[in-house]
Amino acid sequence: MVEKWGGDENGGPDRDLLNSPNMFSGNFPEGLRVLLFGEDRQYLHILEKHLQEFGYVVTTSHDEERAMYLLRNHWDKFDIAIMEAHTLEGKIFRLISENESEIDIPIIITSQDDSRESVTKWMRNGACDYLIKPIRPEDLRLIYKYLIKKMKLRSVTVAEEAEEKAAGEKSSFVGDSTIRSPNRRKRNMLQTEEEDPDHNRDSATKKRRVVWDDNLNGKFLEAVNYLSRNGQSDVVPKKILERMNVSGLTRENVASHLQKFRMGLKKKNDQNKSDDRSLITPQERGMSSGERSNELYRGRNVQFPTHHVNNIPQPSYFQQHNTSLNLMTQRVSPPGNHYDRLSVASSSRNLVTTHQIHTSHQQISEFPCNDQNIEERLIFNEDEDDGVRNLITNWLTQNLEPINLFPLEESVIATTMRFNDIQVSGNQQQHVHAPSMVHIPLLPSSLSHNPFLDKKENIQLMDFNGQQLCPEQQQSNLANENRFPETNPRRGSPRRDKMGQDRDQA
DNA sequence: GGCCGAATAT
DNA sequence: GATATTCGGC
Repeated sequence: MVEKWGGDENGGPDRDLLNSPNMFSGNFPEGLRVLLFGEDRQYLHILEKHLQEFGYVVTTSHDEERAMYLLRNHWDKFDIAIMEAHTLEGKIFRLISENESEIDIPIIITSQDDSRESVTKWMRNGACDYLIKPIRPEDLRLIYKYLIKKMKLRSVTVAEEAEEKAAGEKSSFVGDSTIRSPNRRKRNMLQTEEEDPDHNRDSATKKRRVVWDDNLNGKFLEAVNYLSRNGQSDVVPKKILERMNVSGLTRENVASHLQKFRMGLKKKNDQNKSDDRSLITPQERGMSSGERSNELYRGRNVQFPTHHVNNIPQPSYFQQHNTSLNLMTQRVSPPGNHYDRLSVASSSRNLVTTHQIHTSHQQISEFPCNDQNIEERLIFNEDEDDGVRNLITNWLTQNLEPINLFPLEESVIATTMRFNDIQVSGNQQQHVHAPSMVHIPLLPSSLSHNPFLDKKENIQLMDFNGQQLCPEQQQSNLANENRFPETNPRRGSPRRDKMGQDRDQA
């Protein structure tokens, strides 16, 4: 079949490939049978003339009923139809876009309406082309291209089927599968597009593309996280899908995303294995500029520093100012990073506590840096933000002694942290312990991030001399910590140094 | 026949 | 690079 069409120069296309056995003479496209409908007789006549000049056999109708009848019941007597959209709008639209429609000839829509909406509507619903009036004769002459396209597709299909038949039905024909697969895929695609007017063309056939935004990904991660605890065999698309409980999402969507997720884990794991140097160096530890933090972020083993927003006022402050902790939300690092959401730290004279809220991890971890080690985890969804705020508010209310505020310039510190990953691979799951948490000195505070900046005059500032981390403590931090989130009494302690000092160290 | 995961296509 | 689809295998 392919050969016939391929060797078309002399013989023309195989008519069997079309539904019009007696159609062509040797000099295609002469003799092309065109069904032409339009309201304006005069204009219709012009079009008819042009078509005839090209050797086409034209059946013209300015009668709506008749045109519809011909198209519906005798479409196979034509090779192509040119229909004016205006009057037939509803009827023809329904006819060619309806699912049961069997009309298997290219249909060109003509219209004066050049709006994108109109063009799109028709092209998506069965029209093979959309010609805006006035129509150029050249465009009329070239209508046969749709026939060629159609035949070409057919021949591919037929040839391929023949090929498959010849190859036999053995599904174990491994060597061939990689080759056949794309072809088959192509065929399916083409069939849907070109041979199947019912199939609403691509839009209705194709699945809506799922965008894994932070919210959706968060749910995904939460589900994975949750299922991980129940045993590795549960971390499968179906279970994840159930846990996510997102309407419209399919198992396939999840499977695909899970695949990506695992690849990401693998990549990360490989990097960790191959490159342990990426723990920041002591020199780097001394650095604190914004640029440096970017550098750290690029480093393989180091997360982007978390900004700790201090200066959280006493609960009464919130009441007084009729505000709440949502003011403290801020994006602190590039999207997609583990720490891409919210980090809140609160401080008091003898207690430094860091709340870290990672929506992408779907958890809140609290790391009170007092003598007790407290770990608290909560599962939440992004849209339950109020719940999070309440939680923190409550926590602050209940647990903190009155908070002393630091000078705003020192309100942000940074600490690199890493989570213990769960590596999922096949049915295996193993915990990968993260390297030590490393304390990074002061990171410049972006004051614009500080919600209390404009309320500065209301805040009682005080210096915090005597609270600085001493070198030994930092050392012991590094030496002792090998898992997260063990806490250390001084971790996250606010720095009293002027920022300039830290920068100078670097 | 449902589901999984890897490979491959879009 | 992200997501969809296919496909062999369980």
